[in-house]
Amino acid sequence: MASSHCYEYPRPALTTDVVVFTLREQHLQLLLIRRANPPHAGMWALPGGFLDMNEDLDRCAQRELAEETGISGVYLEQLYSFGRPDRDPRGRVISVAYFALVPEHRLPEPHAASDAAEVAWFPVNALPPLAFDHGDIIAMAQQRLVAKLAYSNIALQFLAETFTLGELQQVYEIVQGESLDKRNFRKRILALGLIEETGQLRRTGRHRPAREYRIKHPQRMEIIK
Amino acid sequence: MASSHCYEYPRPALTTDVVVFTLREQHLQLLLIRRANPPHAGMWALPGGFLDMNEDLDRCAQRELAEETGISGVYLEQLYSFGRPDRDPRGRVISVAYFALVPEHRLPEPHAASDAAEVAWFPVNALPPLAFDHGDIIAMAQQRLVAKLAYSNIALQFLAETFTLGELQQVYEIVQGESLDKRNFRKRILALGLIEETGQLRRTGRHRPAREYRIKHPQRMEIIK
DNA sequence: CCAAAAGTGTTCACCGTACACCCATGA
DNA sequence: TCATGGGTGTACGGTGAACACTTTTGG
Repeated sequence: MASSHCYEYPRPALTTDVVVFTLREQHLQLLLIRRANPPHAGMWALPGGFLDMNEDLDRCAQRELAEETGISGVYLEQLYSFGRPDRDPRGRVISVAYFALVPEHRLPEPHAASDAAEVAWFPVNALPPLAFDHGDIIAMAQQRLVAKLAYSNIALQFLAETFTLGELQQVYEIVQGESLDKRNFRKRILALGLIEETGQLRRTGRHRPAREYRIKHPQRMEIIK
Repeated sequence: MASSHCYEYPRPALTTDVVVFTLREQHLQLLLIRRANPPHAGMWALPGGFLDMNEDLDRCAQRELAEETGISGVYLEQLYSFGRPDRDPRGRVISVAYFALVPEHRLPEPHAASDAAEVAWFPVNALPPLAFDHGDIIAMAQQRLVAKLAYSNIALQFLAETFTLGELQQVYEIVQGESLDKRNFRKRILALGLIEETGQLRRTGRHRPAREYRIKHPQRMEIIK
């Protein structure tokens, strides 16, 4: 550990950047912001910004997310720190990357955002050219999301407080990019014992209504296996 | 994303800290350094130090590890970034934490280090009081190590280029803290097809010699499952 | 010949997977 | 009545876990 003259060292700038995932229109999508200023003016980039001197890293990511997109109170997890010396042409900038999962019903004014032509949702498989190393950050975030879906219950973060098994299955199918057997899926999910019926039915159109479920113990949104 | 006047923002100091694990004397141990200067003078802390302005984060962790402990060329992986505003009494310091795995045969002069009374190995279950939030960092590192042992082949990072199945089994037993069935272990490991016999035998004392193994494809030290 | 680690197979329980039909509803 | 998604059970194969004895060596 270095001695106490640490303040003599030159310091990098520090930002947080957030990969915000949601499920829209049957696709895994993420939120990007079009840069108004150089460098990379006009290109798309992740929401994020500089750390305030008195805020925690998590708090910074939360704040930037709220300021730039209006989203708050969602699942947020630190992903990785990116620090290639040449990743920002302005100089040395370290980015602590996060990813967030937003349920579709909590998206902020989706059409207004599109109209403004400054904030937009993109399917992960059809991204525009990206500023900085944000493509790398997104790739790692998607990889982590897919991995965690298999051994945790974060899938529920894409849904409202009550949901149907069909909705939950769709989350898995869209994120993993493959269709699943309905009977096996239901058996597996219910065997975990993490969710229970609310007793209500959900009318989803002109078809048979589906049972509503909720999380049994909202406090511990932990690892499944 | 913020505009180009980022240099007006105040900046935190940035360090890397490294949790160096090894297996010694049948225990999972890690390397600590006794702090000579305030804050926390006399307490034990992780090796680490400040980022140079032109080096990558990974490179910084490598360099600090080599400078402070003489260890190089070992497995090193970014763990998490710690940034609580009050984690360092000197001011705002963000630490990008790493963990390293060192095979016992590559430990640097173990007795000299102990003699110097400044660098020492401690069993993870018998740690001294720690400076800063290094206890939190270590806890997360150990958790990650145990998790990765189950779904990756990092266990091999604790061993030399050639090894016996008994040695490999010991790695799992020590890190996981439980004894394993020999037949099931060997069946499972060999079924992965990642290692092969060298054809040599290893004489380990006055007992039956064990077969030596090596990694089949050193290039891809990847995920098992 | 004795102590100590190396090496070897089989059985069983459980879990993930494959697979097809009826039900309830609104139009 | 029909189109659409909701809801259900069984059979099979593979995998992980339990379990004990023989082999080889040095002292």
